[in-house]
Amino acid sequence: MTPAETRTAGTTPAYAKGRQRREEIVTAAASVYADAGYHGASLRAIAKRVGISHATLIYYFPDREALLAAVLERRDEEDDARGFPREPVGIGGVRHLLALAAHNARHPGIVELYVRLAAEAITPEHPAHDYFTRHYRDARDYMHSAFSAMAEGGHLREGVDPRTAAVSFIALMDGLQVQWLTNPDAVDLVSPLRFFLQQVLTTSLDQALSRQS
Amino acid sequence: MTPAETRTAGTTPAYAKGRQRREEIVTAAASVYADAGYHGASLRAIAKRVGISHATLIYYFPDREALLAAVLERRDEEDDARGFPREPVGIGGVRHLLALAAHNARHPGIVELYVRLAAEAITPEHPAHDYFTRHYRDARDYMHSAFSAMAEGGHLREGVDPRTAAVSFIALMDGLQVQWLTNPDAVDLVSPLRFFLQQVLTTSLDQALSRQS
DNA sequence: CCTACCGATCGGTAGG
DNA sequence: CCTACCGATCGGTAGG
Repeated sequence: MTPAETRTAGTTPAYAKGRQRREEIVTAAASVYADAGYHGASLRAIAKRVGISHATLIYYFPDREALLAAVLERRDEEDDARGFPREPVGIGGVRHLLALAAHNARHPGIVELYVRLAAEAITPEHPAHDYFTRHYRDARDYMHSAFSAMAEGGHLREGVDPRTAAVSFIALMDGLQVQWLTNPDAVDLVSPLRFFLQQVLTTSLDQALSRQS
Repeated sequence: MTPAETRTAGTTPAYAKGRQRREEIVTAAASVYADAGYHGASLRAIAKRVGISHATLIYYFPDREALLAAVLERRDEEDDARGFPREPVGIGGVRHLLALAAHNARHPGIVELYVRLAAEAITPEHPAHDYFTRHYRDARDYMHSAFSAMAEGGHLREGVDPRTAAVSFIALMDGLQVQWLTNPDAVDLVSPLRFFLQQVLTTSLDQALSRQS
């Protein structure tokens, strides 16, 4: 099997060095997007961070949008590796999103990338618009299934609609991130989530979290 | 009193025509910011919307930042006119923010301006950073005082901390706006707020809202 | 209120 | 992987 045979229509670099270069570029792009947004990030600024010319960057990614797509693709892979959209069910989904919030609190750069791109991508014309439409739908569905399972187990207070609780929980996470990034000392990323869950549960949150399933 | 005497250090135009022109420019700027963000909005694009050259726009506002400041100033005036940070106390504050959310649902352009600028202004270097730091602090304080008064009146469930409830309520409003703008049909801007309040209150929300003060 | 211009920067291409 | 360049666009200024 020659290296040339492993190439898939020119999208995947055949050699390890090239693949590594691509990874370096994606890392640099993510951090520049976090600081300046997608529209505010120039190919030259990203290339400089890697130590190459912007023309070389374009050799690896045909245009700006392809680079953005690669950054979003990696984010999905990382979320998958963290076990995000894999058959949640029940309190496990809640436990997972609380862990994610705690993880985010130690990685402001990732949160900043996410918040800035989401705000830019409101416009349907933005190249990441479909990505965020899908992302929010998946996040709502994930929490919906978690709250539904909890409702069936009798752990949800009377009158709590799983769908509304799911939308609210995701919105709460996102809104906290903006306030926290703007003024990190004034807001905590996790405790309001625990507060919200406690209001919605019939039992103590800590008790619920320590149960299996 | 001659027109020249009414001028205050060159900041306020002396003649009605100039004042009107400034208002036209601020309106156009707000709508371009909503579509493209502050960084993505060019003076030429704003000027074109007004029907003047970009050089003429610069005659009215010395530079880009001065125009942004004027847009934010008007937003504050409009919020003041809607009675935002004026001595809230109690359920009245809640009623007011629910009305604001309903108002926002009919004016997506204003919401988009707010969400886009807030995300850009996360960076301390952004010219609107201090504005949003203040805005969030004021919003939290407003709801804190509302929830505190409700707690004193015995209308809050046991274990509900007014400060945490305030942060959460503001975050919930902001997070809903992003989801709603990205996909208007999938999310409602008001009902999750009512849901949140219902979880936190000892009595029915509708009952509480119909009481005075 | 305009045209005409400035120096800088952008994404992308040519050619090697 | 580079230099050198392209056409376009940016904020701001000059001069009227």
